[in-house]
Amino acid sequence: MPELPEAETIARGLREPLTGASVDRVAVIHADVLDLEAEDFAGRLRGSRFEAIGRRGKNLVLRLADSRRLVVNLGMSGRLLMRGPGAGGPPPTHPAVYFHLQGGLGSLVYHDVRRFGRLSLHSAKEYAAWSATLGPEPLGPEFTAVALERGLRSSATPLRSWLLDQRRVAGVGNIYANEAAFLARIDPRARTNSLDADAARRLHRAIRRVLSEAIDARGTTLRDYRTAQGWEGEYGAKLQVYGRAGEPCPRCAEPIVREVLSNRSVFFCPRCQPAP
DNA sequence: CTCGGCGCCTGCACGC
DNA sequence: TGCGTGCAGGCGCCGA
Ligand SMILES: [Zn+2]
Repeated sequence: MPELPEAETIARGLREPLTGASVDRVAVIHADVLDLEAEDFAGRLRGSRFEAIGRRGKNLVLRLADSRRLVVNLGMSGRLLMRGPGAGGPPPTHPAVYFHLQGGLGSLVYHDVRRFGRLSLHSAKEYAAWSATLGPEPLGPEFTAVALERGLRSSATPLRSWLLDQRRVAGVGNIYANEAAFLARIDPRARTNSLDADAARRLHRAIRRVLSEAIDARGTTLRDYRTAQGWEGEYGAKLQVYGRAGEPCPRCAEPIVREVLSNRSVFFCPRCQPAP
């Protein structure tokens, strides 16, 4: 799923209905998405108030009033859905955890068909230590073209693999890694230490641009992703290469190529993104 | 330490 | 219609 733009969209959608709400009761349907035993997890959250909603990379971060954090990694198919008090419509098909809220505010549902997602409860200290293992926020001030160039030079891995490494930059996944490489006109298979300063500058701009525009479109729904209100994202229509094997390149009309790199699809235009 | 391969789990699209 | 295959946003573990 869910990469940075999807996590950001979900955080924005949860802020209004969830901030200040307290947990009345937690119902665990699938304990395999938790880092604790179901009863322990439920007990630790009972009565807790959600004080702030944010994200780190592609992870949702729900800060509790006692400064603990509930960190949600959505895996491939995770959703965080707000269900209003008189929630109409059909019940969710694959709920994994319900957080029923006090005061008739409805519930927050963690929904996950494949259950690759994980919910972790961190103390303030544990959260800081975990956050420190992640790279800079690509839309934040620490992520500069110079820092990116330095990072690229320090590794011999293919660019697409480098971008998926959350310790390098936090929040880029396979869709936006492929899109950013296309916008920057770099072969996603190129070893990062072969890229020059100009390529690093183009990549820096491309990453920021594609993530910002995807946030504006409320993310990309391939199949499972939904906003906190259950809506689909609109960025899929704007994808240039991801999922478009065989279609003409939007720049030069050459057919887009799909290859497999580290067991995952990579999409590129062989003319606009020539092999190094 | 770095890197790539693989399993985790379910549903869907496609070809025969 | 039914069945087999391939594919999907991520990530942690393992061995080279
Ligand atoms: Zn092209």
